[in-house]
Amino acid sequence: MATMKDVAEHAGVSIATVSFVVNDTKPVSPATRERIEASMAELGYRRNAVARALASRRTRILALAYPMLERSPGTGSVEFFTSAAAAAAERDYHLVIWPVSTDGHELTTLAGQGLVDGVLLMEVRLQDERVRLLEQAGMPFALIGRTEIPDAHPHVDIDFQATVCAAVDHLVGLGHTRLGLLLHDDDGYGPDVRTRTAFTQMCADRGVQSHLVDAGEHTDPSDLARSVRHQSPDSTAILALGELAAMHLVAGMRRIGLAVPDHLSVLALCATTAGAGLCDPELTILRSPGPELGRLGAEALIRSLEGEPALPPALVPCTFEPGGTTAPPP
Amino acid sequence: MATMKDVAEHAGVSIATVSFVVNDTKPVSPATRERIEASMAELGYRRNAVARALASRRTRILALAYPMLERSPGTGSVEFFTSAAAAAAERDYHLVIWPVSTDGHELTTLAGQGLVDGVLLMEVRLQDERVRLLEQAGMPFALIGRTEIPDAHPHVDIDFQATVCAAVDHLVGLGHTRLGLLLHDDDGYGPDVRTRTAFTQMCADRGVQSHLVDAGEHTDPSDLARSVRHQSPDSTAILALGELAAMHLVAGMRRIGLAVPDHLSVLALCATTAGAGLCDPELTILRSPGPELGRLGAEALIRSLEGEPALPPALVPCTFEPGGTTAPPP
DNA sequence: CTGAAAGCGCTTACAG
DNA sequence: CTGAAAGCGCTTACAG
Repeated sequence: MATMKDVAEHAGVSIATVSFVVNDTKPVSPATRERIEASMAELGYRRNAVARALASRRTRILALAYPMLERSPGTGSVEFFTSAAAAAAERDYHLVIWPVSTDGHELTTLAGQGLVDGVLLMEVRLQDERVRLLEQAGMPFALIGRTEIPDAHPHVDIDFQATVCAAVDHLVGLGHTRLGLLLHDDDGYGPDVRTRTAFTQMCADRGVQSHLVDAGEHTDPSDLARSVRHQSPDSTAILALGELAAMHLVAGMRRIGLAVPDHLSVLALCATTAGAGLCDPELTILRSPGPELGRLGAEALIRSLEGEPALPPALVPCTFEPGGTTAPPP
Repeated sequence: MATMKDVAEHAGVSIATVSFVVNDTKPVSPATRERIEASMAELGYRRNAVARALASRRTRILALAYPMLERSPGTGSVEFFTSAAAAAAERDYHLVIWPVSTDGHELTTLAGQGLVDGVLLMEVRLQDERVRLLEQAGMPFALIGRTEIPDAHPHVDIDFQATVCAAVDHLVGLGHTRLGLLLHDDDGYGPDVRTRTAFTQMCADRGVQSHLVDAGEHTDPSDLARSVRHQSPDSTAILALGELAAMHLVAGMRRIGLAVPDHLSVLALCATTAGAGLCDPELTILRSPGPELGRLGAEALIRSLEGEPALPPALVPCTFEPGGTTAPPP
């Protein structure tokens, strides 16, 4: 592998000058630049990212810390990964995905090694141990999601308020007056908490009845469906967070002999088009803004690394996509 | 951040000796080892992975090249990621996931930068451009999957022969004598080709009728179901590759007024338990050996990097898991 | 616009 | 068992 020294010798210049043209960091006369570029091409020079990182004290690598064991990445996460990686590449950064566990013990190990310049943290909880660890390690980071104290850190998140608003308005528009929200009983998970708050408030605003339904730990769809009917027999429509919960409910309803949307409308918040299509009938969803979040998250992190003025924290709403699981109430 | 030099001074030894205890690479007397360890603890020393990589010419980072844009990682891939990462960690390697496009143009850029010691390639095609690029770049790699010439590279793969065998035997055991295999018409994708070959052969062996069914480009489940019935009206059971195709078929059958498994049995090859549970009724599957493949793939790559004798290429079969989508023929 | 040189924080023969 | 020193391939003040 040709090094910068090889190129410098071949072109008859110093390695400093080669560095200047490789990184475009200082003006170089057209003539010598051309000579250097020719030498690089001839020798097949590729810059060594490790040496560069050591000398510049920046790796230009961003880590996306993904809690692999908990929630498995659906198609939504993939859109997110892809767009975050693309946004990073535009700024000459690499994005790698780190499979980490939720307690963040790998985070400290990895943060200490100097392998990455910054971390993008997903699936943030209201009180997140990993945030504390990263702060303590002095590692720059940005959040996809928010902690209890949103403005303490650069972040982007789904606009749950607007998302729930669109969902409730759709159902109210169909004539529903008694809505249920199906959630896991998890006080620490931001999306759950924010959806719940927005739901209760929106229903009050619109003058419709709201009911919180606990999804429990049902692995069998029928059990889930029965539990939902039992907890909230009056609701004519149920909102669920994510396509999985919604699909389980739809499957369970059918198994206990009730049809969706004839007996009950079901709507999935923060879902994906691909996921919706797997359901039968196709789910009515509010689509997650994965691509926007990925791009904005990467951008927020890079700006803080580059010392550029921070963007205001972005809240992006989900987009309504009609499907076959919502209809007027029976 | 404390450096090795700081530790050496603090402990009153040379940095070489510190390096020996950090890496456990040469014998050090208990007394000085203790002194050094105490200094490291007191100064909060963390080794700098970048400097180590430059000096040793090894980053101890493995990249899992995942073609993000094509197939989105399902729960099967997650198991795979997790176990590959764990296997790498046991050998003191890091595993990062690189989102790459299928043509592999990022691969060359990244391989040239010296950021990783080796690459784990997923979703390998029979003729894979990326394999050629990695060879050309002199980058060590292992394949999850196989090319046309399997033994040219270290690899692990699903044992499609054994998997199809188990599937066919299950269906034949239920009394089916006319089986269909639902596939996309993709000549280059290894799993498709190998499944097809194994299927045709197995059916001949067992003396049952086999039929290849083209999945086409149907986005609507009903269209897919109609197409399947039209292409192979006699088949009483259909094998599909992956849970998605199977779920679409099951949903489509219901929409056109035919029940699974009453009118048609459906079985998903290379699927996951989690995916199977989303279907209604729950899919009968042959579960992908994700964890084993991840572990074996990482191990194969590391062995080749360490110059250890290679393991024989491993073929791991899927595991049968009964569900509600297969039953005796009508 | 260009170069000489120090330095990034380690590893690794080599010598003792 | 331990140390002095070269070197990994770059970047970056500094000087000209």
